[in-house]
This record gives sequence, C-alpha cells and structure tokens, in this order.
Amino acid sequence: MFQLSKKLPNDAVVASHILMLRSGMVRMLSAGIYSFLPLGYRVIRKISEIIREEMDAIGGQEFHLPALNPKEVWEETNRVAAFGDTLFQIKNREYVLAPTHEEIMTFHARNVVKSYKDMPQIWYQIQTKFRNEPRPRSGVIRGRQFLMKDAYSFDTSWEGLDNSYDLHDKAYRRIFDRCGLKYFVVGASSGAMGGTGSEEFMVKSSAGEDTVAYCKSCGYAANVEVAVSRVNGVERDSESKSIFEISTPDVKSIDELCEFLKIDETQCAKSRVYIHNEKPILVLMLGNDEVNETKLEKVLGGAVRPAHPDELKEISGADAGSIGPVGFNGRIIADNRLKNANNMFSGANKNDYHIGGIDFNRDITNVEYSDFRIVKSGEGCPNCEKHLEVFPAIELGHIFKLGTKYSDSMRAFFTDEKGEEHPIIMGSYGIGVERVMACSIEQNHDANGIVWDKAIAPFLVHLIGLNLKKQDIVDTCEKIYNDLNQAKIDVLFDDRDVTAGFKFNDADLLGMPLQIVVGEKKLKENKCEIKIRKTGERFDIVLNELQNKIKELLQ
RNA sequence: CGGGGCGUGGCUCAGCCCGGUUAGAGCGCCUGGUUCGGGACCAGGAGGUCGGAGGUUCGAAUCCUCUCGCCCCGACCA
Repeated sequence: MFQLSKKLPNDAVVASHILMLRSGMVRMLSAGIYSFLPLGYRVIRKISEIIREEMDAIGGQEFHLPALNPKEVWEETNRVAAFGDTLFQIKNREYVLAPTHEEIMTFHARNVVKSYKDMPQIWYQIQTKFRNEPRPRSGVIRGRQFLMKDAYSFDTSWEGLDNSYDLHDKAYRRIFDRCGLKYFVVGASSGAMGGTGSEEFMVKSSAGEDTVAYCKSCGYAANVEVAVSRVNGVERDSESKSIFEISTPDVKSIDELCEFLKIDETQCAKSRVYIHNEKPILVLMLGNDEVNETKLEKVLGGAVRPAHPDELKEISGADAGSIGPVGFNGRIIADNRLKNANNMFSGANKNDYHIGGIDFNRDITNVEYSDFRIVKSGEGCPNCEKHLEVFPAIELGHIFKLGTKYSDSMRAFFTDEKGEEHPIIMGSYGIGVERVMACSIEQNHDANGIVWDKAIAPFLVHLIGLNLKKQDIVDTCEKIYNDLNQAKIDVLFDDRDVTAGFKFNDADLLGMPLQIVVGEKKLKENKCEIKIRKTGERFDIVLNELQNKIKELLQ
C-alpha cells in the first residue's frame, strides 16, 4: 500500500510537494520523474475523467498517440532544432520522446482530413510528455515527464478557429470550476495588443514560476513582463533650479541617497545601463522603480543585457550607484513617469558624487520616453478603479490559436468548395493534469494535511475503526464499508492495527472530505461519529441514518 | 550552464574538522504480551557495499582525486 510519513521530506519545499510525498500520493524515482502510487493515481483518474467529460461535451474525440516518435516527423517542422536540448532523443534509434503532439496530430490529419466536409474536428488525448528540463523543481509541478491533456482543433476558416477556441475556453473554465480551483485567465486581450491569440489559465501559488499582476475586481490579469498599471508621473515644480553637484560619499542606492539628502524617492532618477547591439544605453527610472527588460527589449527591438561592472566604469566613468544622465555619453531613454521632471537628483558619473537640480527638458537632450516599469502590488489597475496584486502563479492550461504553422510545413491541406487547396487552420490546447492536482493541494490544505475537494478526492469517505480487536467494531465497519460501496460512494477503510491518534492524524493528512469513526463507546449507543475534514466539525449519528447523512453531506 | 548544500539500515540524522575496537541514535519493521478516541508500553529480534571508482596509509565513513545522484538560488523555459 502507501506509506505515510509525519516527517518532513527534506528535499521538498512547496506545500503540495511535501504533502504529496507525506501522504503517499507519489514517490520520486529520479529528478523530475515521479511514480504515482495508488492513492495519487486515483486523483489523476478523477481529474482525467472530468477533463474527458468536458472535452467530449464540446465534440472532442479521444486519441492515444505514441510517446515515441520518429525524429523525421519533428524535422518536418524544424522543431528538433527549436526544442534543442529540451527534446529527449533516443540513443540507439532515430526516435525522440514527444514533448507535445502537434506534429503527430497533424501527421494523422493530413492523411484523413482532406475535404472541407471533414471539418471541424477536435482531437485530444491525455498522455505522458517528455521534456528534458534543465532543472526540475517543486515536485510534480515541473517534471521531466508529465501528464498532459492536449487537444488540437482543425478548421477550414479563421472564424471556425475562433469558434473552436471559444469552445475550449468555455470547456476549460468548466473543467477548472469542477475541480474546485480558484484560477484566473491571463490573455493576450488583457495586454496592450488586444485580440485573442492565446490565453493562459493560472493559479496563484508561491510555487509558481510566472509572476502576474491581477485585479480581482475587474479580472485584469497579465504576466508582469507585459503588465501595466495606473501610476502618476512626476509633477513638475514651478521653479527649475540650476544644476549643482553634491558630495555623497558611500551613497550607492536610491534609498541611501534619499536618507542622505532627506529627500523623497520621487525626486530621484535611478540609472541602469544596458547593452543593446554592443552599445550602451542608459535607462532612467523614477525612484526605486525596477526596469522591465521585456518592455525594454520590445521598445529597442532585440536582446538587452545589463552592463558588467567593469563596462560601467568604462562607459560612464563611475561605478553603479553614481551613474546619471548629465554628461552621459550615449543613448538615454527614460520611463514615462520622468517626463517633464525637474529638480531631480541622479548620479554625477563620478564616484561619490550626485547631481541635483536636473531638468529633464533642459538638461538632457534626446531622451526618449516609454513605459519601462515592472508593476508593483497595490498600484492602480489599468482597467478599473481598483488596485493590482502582483504574485507568483502556476500555469495550469494554455489555449492557443496555431493557425497554419504546422499544416503549412507538414502539408496538411484540404480542398474547399471550389476545389482549391488550403492549409488546415489549427488550434492547440493543453492542460497539465498533475498541476491540477498540485494546485488543488496548494489551495486546499492546512497544518494537518490535505483538504480534498470532493470532485477529485481519491476517496470521499475515510472509515476509521478504532480497536479492531473488538469484533463488533470490525463487523460494524465492514457493514458500513460494504453499504457505502454498494451506494457507489468511494470509501477508504483504515483497518490497520495501530492506535487511534495514529489513524486520526493520518486521516487528516490524507484529507478525504468525510471521516467516519467507529469506536467502542459510541457503538454501545448504536452510534458512530462523522467528521468534516474541511471545517473540523464532528458529530454523532445513529448507524441506520449514517448513509443518508453521508449522501447529504456529499451533495 | 554558474553558485551553494547534501549522499551513512526503510525514514530523519549523528559520527568526518583532528584516520585507530564490532559504525551509532530516534522513528519505522519482525515476534510475543499488555494497551485501544488525537502519534501507548514491556521483552526479544532483524536490518548498513558509509553513493561509486581510484589513491594516500600498517589502518579510511573520516584525508586526496575523479565520478554519479539529489536539493536550493540563478540562467534557460515550447
């Protein structure tokens, strides 16, 4: 069976990982490779079944494709190179382990989907994917092998794709709702671009690898790389002082500068030097605002990197902490918040000196403005009057309009009404099945263990018989067990010969929604006890009313 | 790939710096008995290539070299 542990596994850090190990749901075989033990696999099956039902409901047909793929199929779309080291390659034959299945689905589609009459189609599977992650982490959340529900849509038109995409969007919401997850959707529509090319379904979690800005009032959600917020720029003082230099020994950071000069950070312009196309660029930010490198790259076009310390000295004549726009030899760009600013403080390009009285309009020529900020928690939502929260999140699912990328390169063509050939218009839609499980635990646990949502709990009822040397307790438990099973209620019977406390604590750790405790004292009154795991509420119930009460509580 | 940490019974770890009996503890496991509503107790017992290879030494868990694995931070991430 499964082994439970009260010990904290010292290799696990995030709650879901710790609890999955402690409760015997999974066991690690190798880095990023986990065996699902009977209890954990029941959860996977329940989640999979919910996914199947909702995929079938939008007309999906389930496939089961090979994980082992001939490399040549992947060469057709040039994705052997695109995936690079992430793609597992078999050593003794020209095979790869599939990291996803666009190629294979397209391979099948081009053989059978030949006419506009054959579409639309939605094909999906729930299958193991392999990715050679450089660094697996957080247990099952980022593994080298993981279960994914991947679906692909095939349409004759872009309108058809919109429709297939929309069906998936709705199905995904139903799936995650049914799994009891609190999630939100990050879409291209939330970004600056408008339109809907892709949406990510995210769950807030400290184990997350993405950072998102979210407004719970209006639902605005965006990856922090592209998120924007309502923040005020600097107000221009009516009087512009002239430039003056100040000695600021050992002052490196904006905080130190503010402390030293007794000024507010909104009077400071922070300098960051980046290298773009081998040339230095000075980026000015207001106060302690952080530079968003993604936004920077978008504005500049192409990759940037922070300048190394020795480069800084060479470029500006000073070390980090004393660099500023006045006298800087090179291109200067600034965040929108600094537009029209005057009486500002910044580095003097001379170690241990700063300059005050900087007027951006007067003293810095050719400065270009744009939004370069990383938004922070508490800032105004760009879409409503409320405020943004910034936090890490896990990507649970992704829906994506592929278009003709794969059908073009793999020549998956169909014939339209006029007899003309066109590439099939495709969409692709994924859900990380283990991630659903892990996220559910992340959202539903307490100090004692997991608190399963009944939709995906491995069992609905955890039956505990105390002192199984007493025959009447054993008999009662077996009757309850059989009756519940007959009523199609999944029940786990803890028939181990261990002390009561042991069983209680394990039951709390495993987290089935309801616990039934059969003990000697209450059995004498023909009663047993029900405990609701989520609330901790406990009460007695007469045995012949037990089943109805259980059914009622599971409603 | 860079930085840091760790590999010793099933689990958590001590021992290593400073080499020297038969490698320890707690938990778990097995046998018998007592106990039985929030992690009981008594008695007895089993279980270890000290991650691996090589080296130094009369002698290596301990020192040296290499190697494999795992975790954490960072880089990367369709």
